[in-house]
Amino acid sequence: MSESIAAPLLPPTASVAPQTRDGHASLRVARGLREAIVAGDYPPGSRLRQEEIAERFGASRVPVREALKVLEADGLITLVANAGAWVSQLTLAECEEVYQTRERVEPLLLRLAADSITAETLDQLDSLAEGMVDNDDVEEFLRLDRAFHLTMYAGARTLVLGDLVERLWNSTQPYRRAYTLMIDAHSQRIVHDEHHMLVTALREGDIDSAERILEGHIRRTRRRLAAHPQLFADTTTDRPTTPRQKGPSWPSQ
Amino acid sequence: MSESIAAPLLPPTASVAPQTRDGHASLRVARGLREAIVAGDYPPGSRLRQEEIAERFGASRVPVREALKVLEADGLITLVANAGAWVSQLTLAECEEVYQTRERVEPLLLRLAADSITAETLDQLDSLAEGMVDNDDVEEFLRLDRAFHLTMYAGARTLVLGDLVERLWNSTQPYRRAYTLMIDAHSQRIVHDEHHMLVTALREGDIDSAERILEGHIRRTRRRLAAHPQLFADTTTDRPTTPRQKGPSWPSQ
DNA sequence: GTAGACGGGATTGCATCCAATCACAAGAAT
DNA sequence: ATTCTTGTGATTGGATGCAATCCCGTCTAC
Repeated sequence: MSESIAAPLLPPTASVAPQTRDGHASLRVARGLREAIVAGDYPPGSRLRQEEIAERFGASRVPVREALKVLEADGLITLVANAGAWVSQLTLAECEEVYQTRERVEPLLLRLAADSITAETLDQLDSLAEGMVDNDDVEEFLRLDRAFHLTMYAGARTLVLGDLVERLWNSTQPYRRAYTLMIDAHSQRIVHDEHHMLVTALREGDIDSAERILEGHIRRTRRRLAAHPQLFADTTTDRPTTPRQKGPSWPSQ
Repeated sequence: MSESIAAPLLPPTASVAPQTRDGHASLRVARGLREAIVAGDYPPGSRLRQEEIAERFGASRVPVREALKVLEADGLITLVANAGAWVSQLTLAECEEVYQTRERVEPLLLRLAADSITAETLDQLDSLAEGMVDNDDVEEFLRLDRAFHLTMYAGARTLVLGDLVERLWNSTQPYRRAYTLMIDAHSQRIVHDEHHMLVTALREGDIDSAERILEGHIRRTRRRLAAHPQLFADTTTDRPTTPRQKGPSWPSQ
């Protein structure tokens, strides 16, 4: 998570190489496992076994456990003592909470980044937005959407806010993916218009407008998600195991 | 961090007991070390040695290292590979970033908690605020201030927002402490008035007002902190070591 | 007196091993 | 059929040990 937010367009990622003992095994595991979860390799509810992860990244279980602690703090996974680790499942209410938080903090991050947004950045944002029009490849759509937002924020020199926003994006990625699969052309067009309005406001240097447009953009996305409650974990279902199992008792939070 | 935000008034804390292998050693270490740092036992810039911490909490270095990873995600400490762990030092700009983030998210948390604020809670808030008047015990003042805010939010059933706010409070606690040492009666009175206005707005059920008052309260505190730049780490100083040492090269972020 | 180089001892990163604990499948009871 | 019980094998939590690495006191040069 401490890698720069400035590189939203990640390479195909073969950070799976163990080989040299570089003193960064747990960082490598955390980064690779985070990417795998965000990419959908491990869907919400799936169990993560330390031994399997250790083998996948060529490390022992000790750095894997450290990585799991980090991913738990990210909100990506849920650890239960003496039981195991599961990819976090969000209820609709929890997902809305994350989006409400995004509505508040992303405009601030945009403001902090505004000074560093150049004409080149704005052109780049335009082309990212254009690439999302009539795009029926879900993964590509998601990648462009994420790149659009993170590119706007890339110039902000922040200590915690950039990482926070990236964590909020990561933890809701599976639900954005599921929703994108069923998105209609009309909604897609609205997203595009909002992105374009955002770039226009930034081009005019109207930060206050940009903040409000971004806030509304996130809020409307939240509302559309809320219209599809079937995408989310049932509040009555035991957690954190996968829905098809009875599962262990979930520690009363 | 996953303990309930509802208990801001922590007991003197003797969670230092090892004894039984309960499968929660790393949680115990993380909690205890967090409290120690927030309490000021380890001031910003001080180095944390794994062996010493392990001995203090009666554990081996493995759970200590897991706890350090968690505290790094909290923003409380800074880890450098193959070098060690240091209590985070904030520059003024970084502290202002945290406060700006608080200005955005705490009003939201208050809104989410509003429904659960009872008349009893309001009376409790009043007495906490009253206890801060003419209080010249710095630690007691800090404790009451923290308790006031966290008590307001205690009823919110959140997944991430409550923990986020607590992290933001924790990471800036040393600077609040340093500032409180030099606070004048006038500023103290302003804080008290703002707290009282907040309770009044909540009593009237005017959440929008309460949000704005809270936002302004945090912003004014940020401005007062910014008037005392000498409390913060110098941007030119090498980090993360203590100011009095030359220190290792700080990894270019 | 200040800045830089150096080497030894302290400290970290990680793999391996063992005990404690729980997940989970099969069977019993209602 | 559904819920509860039970045993075991798989899995986790943690301690120890060793190699790699860096912190830091000391020495040297200017």
